[in-house]
Amino acid sequence: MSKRAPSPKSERILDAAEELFALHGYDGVALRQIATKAGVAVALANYHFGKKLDLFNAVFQRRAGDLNESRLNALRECQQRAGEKGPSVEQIIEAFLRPLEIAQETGDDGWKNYLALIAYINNSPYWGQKMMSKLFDNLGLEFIEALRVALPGAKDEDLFWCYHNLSGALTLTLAQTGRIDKLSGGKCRSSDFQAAYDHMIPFTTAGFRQVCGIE
Amino acid sequence: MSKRAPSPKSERILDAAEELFALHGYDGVALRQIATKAGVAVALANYHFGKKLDLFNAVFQRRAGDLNESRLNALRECQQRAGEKGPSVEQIIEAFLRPLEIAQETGDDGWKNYLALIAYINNSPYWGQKMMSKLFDNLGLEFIEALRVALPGAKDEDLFWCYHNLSGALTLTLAQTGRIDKLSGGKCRSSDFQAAYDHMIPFTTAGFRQVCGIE
DNA sequence: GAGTTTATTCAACAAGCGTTGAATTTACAA
DNA sequence: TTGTAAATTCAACGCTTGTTGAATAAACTC
Repeated sequence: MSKRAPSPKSERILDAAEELFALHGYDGVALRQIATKAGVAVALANYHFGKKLDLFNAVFQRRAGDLNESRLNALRECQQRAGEKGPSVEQIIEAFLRPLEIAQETGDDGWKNYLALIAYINNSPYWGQKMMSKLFDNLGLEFIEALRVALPGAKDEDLFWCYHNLSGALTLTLAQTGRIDKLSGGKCRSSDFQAAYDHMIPFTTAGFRQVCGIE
Repeated sequence: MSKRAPSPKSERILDAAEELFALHGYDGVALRQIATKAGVAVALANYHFGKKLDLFNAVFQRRAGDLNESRLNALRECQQRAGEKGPSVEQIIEAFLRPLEIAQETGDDGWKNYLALIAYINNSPYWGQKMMSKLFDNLGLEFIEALRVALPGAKDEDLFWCYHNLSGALTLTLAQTGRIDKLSGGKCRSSDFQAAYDHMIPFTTAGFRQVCGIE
């Protein structure tokens, strides 16, 4: 019954799985690859996490709470700062995106790999509904509510489609495909999250204002 | 040496592969599933297309030419219509997106599945660079050049990041994940490409103008 | 209609897969 | 230090995978 610190090896398994799942997807990774990368025996993944699908879920869950919390906190803080008029569109989107820069700030690749995995799941017709909705829809709806306040008179349909566009731009950024590096001839880098958000925030803010703003 | 009409069965294999690859990704689909869905023997896929990876490429290539051509034609036409001043940002983005509505107009699911597959590839760190760049970077650069004319004085870096945001919004739309259906409580439908583009065009146009416009 | 090429199926292979139970090592308690 | 439970490895299982060569069917040529 004694609470023992979890073995570091189980964390190494999660790290390896996170990286490989993000790169090749669920079916593109064998448990043996994960075990090899983590430096453990194959059976250990089963011992700690159960079936392969359970391991996939464990990787997904590990950082989900922290991520949701930090984004929600950012929203609450900017709402508090804004007072009774409520924050502007730009401030809301800033709160939506900036917490994701932890992936850059922390330095290690753990968060980067995790966010790439989120992008993989979010863009997948198979996993998208199944996994993302339960955990991220509440967050999305809260932000949409805040945006509705900032854009009085906006139609529901317009708000959702704008959120969809924001979500898509974000997803491709998180996926870290490196395509923009080649396309731009090195002028832009997929790994530069800060530059991505510095452009994404005014871009999407203008989009919301155009589509949902009252003339 | 006689040119013979390709067997309809090889087309059925491509159709089945297209649908399954789009839904589960390359590694998530077994050749036996494809063969079963196409109603043929397993070995027939190898006979017609070679290895599994060759089949994947064949699916990718089948419609790529038509897709590129129709989008490039749309750009040329709108440039011709606009005269020497060149088309507006909105007209360029319209030419970039509207040809994709063929997926809706043609009615059958072939194009829809193909575009979902494009979304899967484009969002994948593994496949993205490998497959998309060779075939779609030229198209992207042509549109960016047109946008540069419509946005005089815009910085290269800004243009590429805006294109990235447009590309992300488009990718998530093509992926057809169904998340917006649930999130919006049925007010929006992933399958409604026309509604998606009706919102995406003004949204991204405003984004380009905001980020790349001269004040 | 015999002969030849193309299309398709059948049967089987070697390799890799996820998973499991037993054996072994490690960590902790008394 | 002995005993016990957790952590880890080992060895193996049944199954599925992509791929292939031989066998059969269909289509076409002359």
